[in-house]
Amino acid sequence: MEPPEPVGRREQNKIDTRRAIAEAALTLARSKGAGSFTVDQIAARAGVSRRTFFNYFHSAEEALNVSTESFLELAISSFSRRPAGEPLLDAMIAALAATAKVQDLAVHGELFRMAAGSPELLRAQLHAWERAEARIIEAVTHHLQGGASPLYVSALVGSVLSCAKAAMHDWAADDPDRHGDAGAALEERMVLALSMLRDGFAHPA
Amino acid sequence: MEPPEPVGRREQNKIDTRRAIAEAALTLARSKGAGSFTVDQIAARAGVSRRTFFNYFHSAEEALNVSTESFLELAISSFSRRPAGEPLLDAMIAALAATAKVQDLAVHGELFRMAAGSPELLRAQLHAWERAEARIIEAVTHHLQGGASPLYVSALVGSVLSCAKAAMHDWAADDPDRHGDAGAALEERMVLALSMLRDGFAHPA
DNA sequence: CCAAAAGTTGCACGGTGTGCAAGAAATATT
DNA sequence: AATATTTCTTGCACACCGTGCAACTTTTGG
Repeated sequence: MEPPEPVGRREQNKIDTRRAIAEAALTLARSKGAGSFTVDQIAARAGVSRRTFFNYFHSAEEALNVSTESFLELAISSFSRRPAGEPLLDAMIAALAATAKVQDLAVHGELFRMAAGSPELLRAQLHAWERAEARIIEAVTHHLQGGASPLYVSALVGSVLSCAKAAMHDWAADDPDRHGDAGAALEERMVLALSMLRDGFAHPA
Repeated sequence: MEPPEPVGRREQNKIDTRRAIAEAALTLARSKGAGSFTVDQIAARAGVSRRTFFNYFHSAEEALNVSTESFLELAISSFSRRPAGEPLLDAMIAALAATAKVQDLAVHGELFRMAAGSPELLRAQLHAWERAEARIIEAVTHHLQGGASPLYVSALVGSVLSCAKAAMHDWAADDPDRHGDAGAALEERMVLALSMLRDGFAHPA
């Protein structure tokens, strides 16, 4: 089940450095606030030169968004593993719900809340979602094999992601220190929002 | 019908400079490409000091997005003027369709296409949409007077805007030099996308 | 053990964004 | 009309950003 996966020292070092930088960025964001620290500080805390930081990320905000990025990454790969015949919306709902369970969600809530006070961070997050959207559109287009117009696909995918975003927003707005299972709470909201979408937002329940 | 609206020289000058800067930015973007010019160049072309530029905009990209911003501005005010009883989706469809007619659309298509090649510009655009979304959510919440959950409202508004964005995207992707009425072409797509949303994306027509 | 490949680092350089204080222009006051 | 006041512009200084480049160190593979 687990092939050796011969990860050389090269690769491992890169992974470690990347982690270290991301972690340093997050720590700093927690202690000093979202936009209130410099790349040099991140680099220093990660035990790496300023120049090396820029070999890994284009900006401080990008380093903060590693979590977001990996969440979306997971959602995409989860979606692409759905059976072929399944209705689109069902597949997407299932994929997002599954992803919500797996991830370490506390960080996402934090980031969402931080973004409210930091335009740069917000922009970076929006960008991450946008890139994910593009990839999903591509996946869906491929999945449907020309059976739908580009407009249909991009409107659909955009709407689904908007619902997911709304769910996370709503979820993150609740008490930061969560009672019980955060995954369940988020998943519930995702399913709820996507059900609303499915019936065309007919009733404002 | 047209009250004098005594606009002092102060205000008028500010409006003019703002226009001049935005125009200069757009001209430069057209000739040199989206991310390939500096603030100093914009300022020079607008006949203004570098420092003054930053009194009006936070970045070159923000100056480019004046059009986008005003489009959304118009859509919002158009929406807020809809009759109170009207179903939400109808009101939004009407507002967006009306806005699509009025605006000078060529520029929007241009900007959409430019954003594809300039991460910074794209981020700025996404940010503009996001701010508009927040305002619309507020307006809708107010409009419904507590009759709907926050999740419902933000999922709905997000989805509607995603459809509008998808419509513009699809529209902008067509021949840059448009045959006939651009407004009609865009409006048609908006209505189409929003109809798909209304029936829950049931058929991938 | 050595040579090629890949990664890190310092340096330099042009660009960004903002606080500040001095000056110029528009507006208000007498 | 002359002056006082508010508002906007501008230059300057400064810290920070992002990247090309060349030297250096580590990993890898023969």
